[in-house]
Amino acid sequence: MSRPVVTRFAPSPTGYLHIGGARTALFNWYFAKKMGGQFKLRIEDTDKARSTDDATAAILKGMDWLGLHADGEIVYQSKNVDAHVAAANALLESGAAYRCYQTPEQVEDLKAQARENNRAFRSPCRERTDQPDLPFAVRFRVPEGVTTIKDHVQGEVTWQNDSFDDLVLLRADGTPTYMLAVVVDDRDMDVTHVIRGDDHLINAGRQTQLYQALGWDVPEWAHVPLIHGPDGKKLSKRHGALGVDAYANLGYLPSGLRNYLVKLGWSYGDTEIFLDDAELTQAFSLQGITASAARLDFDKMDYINAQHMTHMSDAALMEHALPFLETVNAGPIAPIVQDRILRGMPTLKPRSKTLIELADQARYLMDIRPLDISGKTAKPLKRDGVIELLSALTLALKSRKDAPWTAEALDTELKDFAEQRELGFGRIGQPVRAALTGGSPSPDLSVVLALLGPDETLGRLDDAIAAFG
RNA sequence: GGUCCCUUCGUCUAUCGGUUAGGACGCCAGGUUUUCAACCUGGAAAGAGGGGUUCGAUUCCCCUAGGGACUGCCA
Repeated sequence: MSRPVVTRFAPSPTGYLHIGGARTALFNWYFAKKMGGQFKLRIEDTDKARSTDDATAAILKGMDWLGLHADGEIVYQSKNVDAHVAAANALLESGAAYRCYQTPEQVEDLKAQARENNRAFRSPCRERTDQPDLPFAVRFRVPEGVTTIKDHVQGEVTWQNDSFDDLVLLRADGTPTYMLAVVVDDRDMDVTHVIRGDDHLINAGRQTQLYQALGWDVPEWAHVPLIHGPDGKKLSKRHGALGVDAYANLGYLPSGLRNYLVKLGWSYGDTEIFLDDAELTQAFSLQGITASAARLDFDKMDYINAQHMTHMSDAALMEHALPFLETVNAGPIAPIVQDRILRGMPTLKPRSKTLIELADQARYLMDIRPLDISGKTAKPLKRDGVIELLSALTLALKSRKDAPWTAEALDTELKDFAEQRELGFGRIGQPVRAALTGGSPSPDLSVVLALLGPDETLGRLDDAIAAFG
């Protein structure tokens, strides 16, 4: 019986959770869920100089927003130093590692020489048997031969071992390096599948040698390509290498971003949209991951997000949208207005790809009387005879104020009004729209009337008549 | 420089030796139309280049070109 699947996401806390890291985490998460296994989180904080608590908090917050919850305790690499040192000592004992007394300056020279000759670095201390009372680093003794890994994305990859430097396992100050620490920690955490960026592909070779020297089972590998910016270049802050919090602020839904991100570099036939996360989980596989790098495409991200918005319940969407609505409204939103927006969701949804756009589309529902109607918007109200028409319409609407104020009934009302006067609907529709929305985008007129309700509608109409009469 | 990875429409991708090379976003045209969208219909658009292997290559192999990663007592 094989062990239960355990995957892990192992960021170093030197910044926020960026979009590429988020996708890697997503792959780990979906795979673990698909396999009925566990998804663990490890903070690689062994670089004391660059690691910060703020960064750890930002990463955790980002994952939480995305809906990626780790199983079990969060592992902090720095707390596992004893195990790292023990592994290094075991390696020293077995002869798989050695004490290197070269100073960093000497090493630098030797590496330059080695590179000149296209050879890997080997310390002169490799064969040394004495143990002088000098500072030393523990180095791995790269074995002879070749190293081959089987990668779920990249296939079989083989290196000549003499292309690998003898790398440091324990620094002169006794602290472990990354290469040792990952191997020990992954083993401690029972990680079965290492799914990470393909910038680690070569490290998989090095780590395989370490696993073998330690006599441990080598985990399964899956090295996923990095994401590029829309221009094909490496991601930079200018074009997309933002933290997931930035995407949250841009008005993307967590489920929308998840759907887009997982579809970037992973495919499942022709299926693009996964509204149901359970379905996505079921479909996910390592085999579906593409070997080539993918570019970020904000148009498609918008499209997928729009799909998720349309299919989300009005109430849930309202919750996500509230902060954005408050921004547009420049303050808290009155309950009666919130109710308008909630009822208006079905018409707001198809008009927006992000929550920012949605809030913008709801502007006409939040406006406070009297509306500011000027410039191009005011034009239809200035035409001859329009105010008389508007007055007549307002009167007609007032007389049926207590009849059902529904879009259907109002639509008939409006159409009849235009027909009786033998007017094209545009003649009456344009000024009414201007009076009711102040030029903000809005759905069908009858819907606008219905959402605004009789009091607000009649009030705005009266305002316009007063202003332009 | 060395080692390794990658290369199908503008973009994300399907194809696992035989297809009119399919889908999606975007784009263009038309429809709908009371603003803005949405929606419907149609369209343009791809196998980096060169060699092989094969009856037959987008698919397998090699070379070249381009892109990327690594080459730290960072992770």
